[in-house]
Amino acid sequence: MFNPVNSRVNFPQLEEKILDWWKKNNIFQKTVDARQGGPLFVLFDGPPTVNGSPAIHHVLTSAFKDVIPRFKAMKGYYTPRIGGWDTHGLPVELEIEKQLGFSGKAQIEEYGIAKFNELCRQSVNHYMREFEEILERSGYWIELEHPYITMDNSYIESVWWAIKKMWDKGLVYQGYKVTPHCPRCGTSLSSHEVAQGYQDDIEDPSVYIKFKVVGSSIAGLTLDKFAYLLAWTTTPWTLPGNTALAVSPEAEYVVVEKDNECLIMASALLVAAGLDDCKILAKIEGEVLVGLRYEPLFNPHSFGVERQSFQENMELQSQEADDKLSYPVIGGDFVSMEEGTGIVHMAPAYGEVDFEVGRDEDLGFVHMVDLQGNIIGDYPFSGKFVKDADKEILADLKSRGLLFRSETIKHTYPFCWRCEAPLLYYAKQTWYIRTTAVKDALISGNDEINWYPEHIKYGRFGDWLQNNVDWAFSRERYWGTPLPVWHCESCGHLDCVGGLDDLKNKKGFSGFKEPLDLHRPFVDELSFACPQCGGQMKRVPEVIDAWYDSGAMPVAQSHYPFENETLLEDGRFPADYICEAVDQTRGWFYSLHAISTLLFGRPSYRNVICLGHILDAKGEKMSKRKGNVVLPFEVVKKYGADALRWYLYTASAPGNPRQFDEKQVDEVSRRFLSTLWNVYSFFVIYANIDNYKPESEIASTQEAELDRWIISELNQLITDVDSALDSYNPTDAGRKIESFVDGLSNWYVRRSRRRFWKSENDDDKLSAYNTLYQCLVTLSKLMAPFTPFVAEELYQNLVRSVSPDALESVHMTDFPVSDESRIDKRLSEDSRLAMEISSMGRAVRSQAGIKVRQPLARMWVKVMSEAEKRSIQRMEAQILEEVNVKSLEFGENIPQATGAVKIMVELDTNITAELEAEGMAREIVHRLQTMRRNAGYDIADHIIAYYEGDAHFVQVMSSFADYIKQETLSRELIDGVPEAVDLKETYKISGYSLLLGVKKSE
RNA sequence: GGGCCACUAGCUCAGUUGGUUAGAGCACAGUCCUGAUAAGACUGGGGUCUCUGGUUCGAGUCCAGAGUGGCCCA
Repeated sequence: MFNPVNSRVNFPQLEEKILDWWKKNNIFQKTVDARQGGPLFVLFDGPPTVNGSPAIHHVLTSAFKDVIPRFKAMKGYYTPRIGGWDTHGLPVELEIEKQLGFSGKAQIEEYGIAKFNELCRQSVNHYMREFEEILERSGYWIELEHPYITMDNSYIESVWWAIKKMWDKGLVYQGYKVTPHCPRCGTSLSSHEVAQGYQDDIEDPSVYIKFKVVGSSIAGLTLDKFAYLLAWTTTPWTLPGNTALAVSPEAEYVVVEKDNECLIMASALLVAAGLDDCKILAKIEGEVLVGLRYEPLFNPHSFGVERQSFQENMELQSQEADDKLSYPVIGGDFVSMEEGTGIVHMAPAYGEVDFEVGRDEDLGFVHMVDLQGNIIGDYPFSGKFVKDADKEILADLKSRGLLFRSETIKHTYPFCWRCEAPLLYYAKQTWYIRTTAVKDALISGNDEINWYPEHIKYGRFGDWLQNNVDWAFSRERYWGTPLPVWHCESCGHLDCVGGLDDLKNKKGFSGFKEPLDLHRPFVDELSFACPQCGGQMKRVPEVIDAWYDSGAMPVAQSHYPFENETLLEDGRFPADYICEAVDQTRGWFYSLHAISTLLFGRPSYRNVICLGHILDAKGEKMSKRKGNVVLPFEVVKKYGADALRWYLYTASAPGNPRQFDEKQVDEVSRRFLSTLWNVYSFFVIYANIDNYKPESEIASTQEAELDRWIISELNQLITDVDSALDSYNPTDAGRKIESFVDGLSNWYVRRSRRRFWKSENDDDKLSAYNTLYQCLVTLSKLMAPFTPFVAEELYQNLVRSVSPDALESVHMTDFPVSDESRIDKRLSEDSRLAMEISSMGRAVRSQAGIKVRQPLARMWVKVMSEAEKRSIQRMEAQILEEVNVKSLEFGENIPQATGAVKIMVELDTNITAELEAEGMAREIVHRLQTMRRNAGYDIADHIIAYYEGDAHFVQVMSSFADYIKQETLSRELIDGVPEAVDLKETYKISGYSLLLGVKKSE
């Protein structure tokens, strides 16, 4: 006996039950262990940053991460899967700052780094538990009891080892980088934060500045007056940092005369600058201006500020004082002819483009602003905040006749989203990893990776690699892996530490404090003796980019090389499979690829599914601010994890962005899971009535055509699903399963219903049971990687409840193997044709207004070929039943078929008295069946049926007595309805009236 | 400003190497069927396949450009 199945199933409840059972019986571990010795299949689990509650996209990625290893496990692969948590980084810090009401680093340091970092630790621990809960509940099988955690000492030690390896290869260096900097918070902001803080209509200065040309000729044109290059800026405070002017080489420039001076600017912008009425002395190409030199507005050496020059490795070196200093005019394709003068003021310390150009063109580098945004040196305006210095700088220039025009402009400008201070683009010293040294290896390594969808490979990811720049990987923050670089306070010697023993063995090491914590501020207290001068080595203040943490997981999750020394040889590296959303091309996909290429010279993963983002139902990005965030727990509680997973797999291609609407999840549940469940419950109800035993075998020759058809479809399905999953395409696999289930329910079961319903237990019935049983058991296995809960439920009841020796869980079974000899393409085609003909027959009935219950004498079919005719003849029995006609004829002379180019169907709509009576009998059966159900009888209960009515009915009742009795499980049909029946009902059918009564028979 | 992706029915999506009249599910209306089915069948309404050019005997499909949306970078 199978356990009885309720056709009204509550999926979420069912899942909770199975979840408990899995946990209690340690099923996940067993499915992994059972495959020990099989070929290894490695998933690297990209660690989510646990800086907030899990969202629906975390379920999306985990669903796609989960399905592949589950499939591989069933294919015999050994698939241990370690989960991980990304615990460091600015997002975590920001969460705590918000809690504490802080607005910057000064407050954190005042509060105490130790206490602050402790709060960060507590916060990620809290969110980690939330993540565990939702991932487990959604059926994601991953080792979460011993996950890798980026803040663990052992993890940090491996990261240190990885940095030290690069250090030893000369790949780590210090250089400058321009970042959006908040002068009040004293920190750089990420681009994401900057994007949040743009404000429109900000009033700023709009000034035209004169830069005096050195020499008295331009392109052969001799000048008898002073000449000035006219440049435009909205940030006067950057002018003391100016070290070059840029022009567009292809554009036309003019020399004009104004107030007995020569001014140079782009001709296209003369009108905007108000110089269109001046006399034009010469027209020249921008190219000609390149190489010209001009006097600095403020010679840094006169104001106690350093002038530096770019060195290789992006280092800077001080330059000697020069009171005859001049700066060059350079050419650049970034020079705009839309605004300004066509001559762009360059301050390499204060702009990203300026900085890059400065490096490439070997410009001077003058930095005259400190981290608080105050001007340093001995300028008249030193000590002022930059925005306040603007006016004084302009006044100074005006007094020297160098200010041509001064106005204001309204434009968009970024502000700090927390404290609303204007952001400054500002060059800061940063630690770099020289990824450009392995650029070729990064690109060729990518050739070996399979990307799904494919366009990412040489599109977004490939482009990113082509444009590779060195990785700025240090952060001046607190909660992160400390950069393992120590420097000597006396002589400046630098040393990188590659592990705890490395540190312990340093001469003069100050010793660890217990309990060991490798975070700031504790790690900052560790010191040792300088091997060069004997001075004290202290750690530099930076922590590292959290992307480095997660990118180092292939080694750090195993505490390599301190443990698991064989990691690189034993098949655990590289990974066979990773899966994340598309934003990770510049994130984890890159950091993983870069680190393994830098360390080992090869990629760390072979196959990637790159998912699109989840948007809300209207196609808008989900954000807390908009309040359109979908909480995964609520969806799972309402519809179940299987329904959600199935929706995620099948609704759209994995790489596409998807609009999430929970109505779609509901639809999946009703349309697909419920349909499957109903087939299953149908099977169990009848199998129990007939005491069906799955082990009873029957030779395939005795199978009905219908059985051979669905078995053929089933084997085709196995082939399709296997190959789709093998090529990392769960979406196609799922859609195939969907259409199979549709056919199973709406053709196989519908057509087979009477075979299960009939009272004798013959071979045909047994064959039907065997067939449906095989379909359901196979489906449970095919679906196990996708919908692990409902698959388990089916398997437990269909297999385990009758054969307790069977494997404990569906997830331990082998993935079905297709028996290709059972695939019958001909039969499949013929059946499809039968469905089509039946459908056309029903359409004709519908047009003629004759219901299906009314039998008809004949149908005619006009076919296009002999082959079609044979196919239909083969399927005749099924078509006759489905259309409810007595015979099928092939006719050339179908009344409406003249000139038709496809199959035509016509019906003989003449209803004879016999046919009418037979229809009436079916009508009565239908009413009695409905009454049985309303009376609450069990399907197998026998009844006594009573009737009273017009003579026509009495006649039908007696002519079709056997048929009616058999269909309604009536022991007797009795004329006359007594008082004591369970249910009675009056009907009017085709104008005749009838009273029916039913009573249970003991 | 640059790159990638998408755009097909009210909604969610199919649509193979270019080939008859562009499909499915949901939703809507009507009819029917039903002792597995909160299901199903049939019919109907609903489409300038985002737009404009081009290649071709033939374009939803290939090419170019534009538009809208999403993502990434600047």
